[in-house]
Amino acid sequence: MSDAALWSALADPHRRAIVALLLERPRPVGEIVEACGLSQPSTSKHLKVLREAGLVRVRQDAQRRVYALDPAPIAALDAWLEPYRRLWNRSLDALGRRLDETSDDT
Amino acid sequence: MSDAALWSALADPHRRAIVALLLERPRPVGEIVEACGLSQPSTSKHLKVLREAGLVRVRQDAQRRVYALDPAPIAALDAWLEPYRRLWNRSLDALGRRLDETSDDT
DNA sequence: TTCTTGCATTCCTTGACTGGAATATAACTG
DNA sequence: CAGTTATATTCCAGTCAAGGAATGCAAGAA
Repeated sequence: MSDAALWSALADPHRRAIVALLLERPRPVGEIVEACGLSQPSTSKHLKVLREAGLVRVRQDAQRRVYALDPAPIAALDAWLEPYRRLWNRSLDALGRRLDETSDDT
Repeated sequence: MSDAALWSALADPHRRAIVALLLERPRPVGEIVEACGLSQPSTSKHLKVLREAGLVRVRQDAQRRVYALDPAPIAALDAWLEPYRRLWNRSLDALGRRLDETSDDT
């Protein structure tokens, strides 16, 4: 659940695809394998990385394992993003002011 | 500026540290080298990755190159995060409801 | 218990990334 | 122009992650 694990988990495009799949609804491994076009072992390894980063949780259903998103780490990302978002808003403000000034020329 | 470049640029902890440094203020390479404790070449390579991901911009000042954050890619990350943030809010709501119900027991 | 299904783990190979040392380059200085 | 400063690039290991094939393992079915 460390920050580093979170970032490196999401750095991989296949894992981001899995996360997006799980955003729609929880799914068993088989569905994920089919959807992302990787081999089953490879998919299982990605799921392990996501699990260890705290991004997904597993529930056992007979022989199947149903994976679901855990929303908590998202909050961590959001918190990381916060100061940058402030920077972004400031620059939007600056752009707005510049546009206002420019509009005086017309 | 692709999504993939953005994620893999931020996947590295040194690069996140550089980004955090530049959040405070723009800095020349020398300062960044000193602050993150890497060799100058290694730092320059990280800066190149950040540049190619669109996260930073360079301004030349005599022999120095002053790097600054470009706030635009932050918006992309924020957009990516949006649907997950909604999920997170839903789960907070659910938690709130459960706590409300539990409070009836007292 | 034996067979099958669904998933995890191990082994191995390959390709990508990282860091430092050495080197190149561009801009200022005298 | 020669020298110096600030940064980028190249070269070269060492490390690590990713993918497939083969294998292991647990849970149900017969």
